[in-house]
Amino acid sequence: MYKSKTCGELTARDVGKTVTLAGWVHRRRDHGGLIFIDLRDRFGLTQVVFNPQTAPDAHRVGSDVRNEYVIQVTGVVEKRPAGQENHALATGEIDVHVTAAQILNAARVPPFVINKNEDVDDALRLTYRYLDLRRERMLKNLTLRHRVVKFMRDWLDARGFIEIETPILTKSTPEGARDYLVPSRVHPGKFYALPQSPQQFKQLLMVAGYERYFQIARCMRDEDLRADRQPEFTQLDLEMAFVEQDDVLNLVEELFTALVKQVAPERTMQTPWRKFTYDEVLDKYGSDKPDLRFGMELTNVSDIAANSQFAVFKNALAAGGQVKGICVPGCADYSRRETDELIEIAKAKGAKGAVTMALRADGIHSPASKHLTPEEQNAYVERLGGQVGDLLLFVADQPKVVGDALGALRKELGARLKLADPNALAFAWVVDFPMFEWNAEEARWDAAHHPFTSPKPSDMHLLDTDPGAVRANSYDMVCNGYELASGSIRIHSRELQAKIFSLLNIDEERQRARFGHMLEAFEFGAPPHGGMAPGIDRFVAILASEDNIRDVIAFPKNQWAQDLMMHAPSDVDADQLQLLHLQIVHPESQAQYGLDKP
RNA sequence: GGGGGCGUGGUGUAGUUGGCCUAACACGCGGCCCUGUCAAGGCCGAGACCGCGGGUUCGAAACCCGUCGCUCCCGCCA
Repeated sequence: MYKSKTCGELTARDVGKTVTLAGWVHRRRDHGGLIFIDLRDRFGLTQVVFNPQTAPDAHRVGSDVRNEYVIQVTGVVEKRPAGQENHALATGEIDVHVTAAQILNAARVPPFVINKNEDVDDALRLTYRYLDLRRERMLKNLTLRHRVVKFMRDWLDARGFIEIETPILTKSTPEGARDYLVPSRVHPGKFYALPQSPQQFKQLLMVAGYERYFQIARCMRDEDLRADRQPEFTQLDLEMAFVEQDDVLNLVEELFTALVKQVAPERTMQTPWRKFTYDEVLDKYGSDKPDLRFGMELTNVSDIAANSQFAVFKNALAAGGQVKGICVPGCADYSRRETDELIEIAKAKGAKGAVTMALRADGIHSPASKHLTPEEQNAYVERLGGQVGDLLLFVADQPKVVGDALGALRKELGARLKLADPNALAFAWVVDFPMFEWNAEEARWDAAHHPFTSPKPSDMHLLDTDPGAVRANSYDMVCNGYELASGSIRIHSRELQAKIFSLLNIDEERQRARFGHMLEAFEFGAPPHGGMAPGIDRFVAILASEDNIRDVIAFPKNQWAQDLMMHAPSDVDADQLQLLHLQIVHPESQAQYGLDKP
């Protein structure tokens, strides 16, 4: 070993000991005589002192080193002179008086500052990720991530779950997200796919009788990136047999409640978690993953507007629509430009506009005032609980448009006005999702969650008559405006599964080709089962107060799915392609082959 | 595929109603001084044709057009 102690463990109890430390030069303070170096390793910082009088050779080494040099020092732990302690440092009571030192490796001047947590261009951070990872921020985040995963493993293990790995090379399922494909060398023209999730495998493990399975599972989806979406990400994938919806929910709620108490005890959390139906959250928040750290709920005023002479409201209601509003605290003095901006947000979500009502000390100011009676205006104010100083926003349209528009405004204004307590974790369940969504483009029903989700028994009779009204045994876990997990109770009957496939427009032949193994498995004694899959990257990002999941992933991709450090994706040799029976047709030359651009 | 934001020494920013910019500040970097600092201090110094290309103008970091890169969002994410 190059070291006898780490840089994070020496205290006053170690005074007098001779120790050897090794690490990186975090910071160097050269007094001409004495040199102080904060030596860094993963475990902390220790101040080492070079004295030219007592150890001239070592002092010469101390003079030569620069930031980020890797050095090894041997010396004696001494108590710092009274008043010279550094209370910001765990090892601040002592320092190590160096008797011998050597440079293990020199370092170029780094492209950005390692010893400070200052914002650096993301592309530069990703290009030199191994340097970025040296910084305290990333070390903290990855350590937190480790603790989260460790807790999950231990907690589930203690409850009889076992962790089982499932294949990374598997089969393409064209439903859902785009697959990452891997060409087969042995089978010309055939491809594996990387898993979008271990969904089918975990269900088959239930058929196999494992009853309680989990996996820290990597999932890959070839879709465009966002701050909370990477092409590969990690889920706590879990599945249980002989359970109903509440069994899964209770278990996961217990797990996360205990987890937060353990790894982030300073965060506040409301327990038990709130529970909404899908219809309720859309009605109240205009989103299926609302940030519940603040109110500003969507309030229906259709009944008041029913008697209105205001054409915007009247026409929307006549067309079967609704009128809803939100009360934005303290924004009555918004300028025309600011309210126009808000109206643009509503328009971007398909609304024709938004009606503003500013509640100022001298009365109500609204572009719609001349169309509204004072009684009507007062009724709106009262319904929304508006106070002087508030700004009311109304949208009149079909329910989906109203929800989308006001939901977007609520989200934007919540962020702008900093309404959310950054220390709070507002967990909630959303249940009773619809089973199907109408795909207008393809003129068919799509699975809202996935095709293995079971319908609610109470809605089973609607499958043939009104698929759009069927609710599923599926549920989401949301937190602070993020969807943290989805899950469902699965289908375990062959007949029902085949029926759902058919409703999803998958004919019998394709059922056999794509999902024959699932249907067959259900013929061999499949138990009732269900589960869910919380996203670990998103959860850790929330705990770490990071806006982008990149900051809780060691080696993430940039927005164009590139690894700027490894330079992936990259060209491959012609031989490699030949071996895989592949030929590349670049987009610019597709036209000459008579192919459409993708 | 579409929309917004950003791009100025190694890093982070200022400058952006065209002229005082021969581009400022902090950190970092190099040298010298300095024996208790810990964001050490003091002095000196190097380092940027302002992402790139074109244009407007007597004059462009700034305005216009194009382009590239990064980023956020919409679409997409069973």
